[in-house]
Amino acid sequence: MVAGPLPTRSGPGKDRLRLWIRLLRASRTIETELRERLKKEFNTTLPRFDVMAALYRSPEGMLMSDLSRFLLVSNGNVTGIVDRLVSEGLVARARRNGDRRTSMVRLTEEGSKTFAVIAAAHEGWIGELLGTVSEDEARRLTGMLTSFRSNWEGRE
Amino acid sequence: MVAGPLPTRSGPGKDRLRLWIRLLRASRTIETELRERLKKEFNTTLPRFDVMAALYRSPEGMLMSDLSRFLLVSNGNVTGIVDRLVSEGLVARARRNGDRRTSMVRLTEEGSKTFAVIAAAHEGWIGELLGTVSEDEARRLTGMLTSFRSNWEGRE
DNA sequence: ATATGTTATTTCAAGCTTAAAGTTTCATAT
DNA sequence: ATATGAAACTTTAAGCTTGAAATAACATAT
Repeated sequence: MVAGPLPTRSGPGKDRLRLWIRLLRASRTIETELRERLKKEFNTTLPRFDVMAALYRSPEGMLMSDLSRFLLVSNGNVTGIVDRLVSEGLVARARRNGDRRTSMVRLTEEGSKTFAVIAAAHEGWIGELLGTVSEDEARRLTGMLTSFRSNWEGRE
Repeated sequence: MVAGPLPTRSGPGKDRLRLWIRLLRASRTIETELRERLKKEFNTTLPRFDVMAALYRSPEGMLMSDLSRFLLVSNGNVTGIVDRLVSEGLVARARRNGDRRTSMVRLTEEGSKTFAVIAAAHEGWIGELLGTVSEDEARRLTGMLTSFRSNWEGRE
């Protein structure tokens, strides 16, 4: 789903529109490839990988709302993905003493081991898929996107 | 769904991994905003907008497989979205004389008018959302992403 | 203590998405 | 003409995604 209207027209907003379309097509292309490999090699999905990646960074655990905010997806969405990870034994919900509305979500021992393996492959894939971008260019691109991001956060 | 594992680690693939995470976060952020506005202002969705945008570029119509290839999504996916657009009167399937397996999909008169209005708003939104990226920077970023894209297409 | 509002999470309905299987039509070789 | 395979599309099952409604627990003001 990456069309963008009238990319060949000219006008004031032309360059930004074109940038948006490229951005979207690039990320969709890579995402599709990653999804296929995760499925084929590890029988998992991109959303599950993303949740595990977030939890791997926080051994102490994360609240559902932390996950949702960090991953830029809705609350209800995270519930379903975590449910499936729990049923696979990769993630656990731990009730907290203080606030009984919340629960700390964290990787299980098995989840942590499993993720480490997948993450190593994932990093290799990214290196391969973005191989045509030089490391230097990657840094410059990242810089531009980062400044966009921080400006964005300032406004919203 | 935009985590990315261990973005703070260092190593050979570090810069490309970081780039990928930024790319994904940027496109998800913009996508979310566009989706909300399309829903609120025009009561439509991003996938429907994308299909209409593709058809708007081809007044003669497109095959389902053209749409699917152009939008980088699966065949079955397009079927459902076009079904809904047809039921809304914005798109029509026209049986062809030659090949009875295929049908040309095109915007109806109403679909074309409707899209023109939405597309104008959409272009304004992009200009606003990417407002912090200068036109010059936008061109450079686009160039880098384009070269990635064409290299990619060479391999797959 | 009780009411009122807020926060964290889940549930729900609708729609999007994919991969795989199924259908129909076309193309080609015998 | 008939079989065999390929192509275009749809259907299906499972999972992802959102926004909105529902639930439960907490916080605050009376």
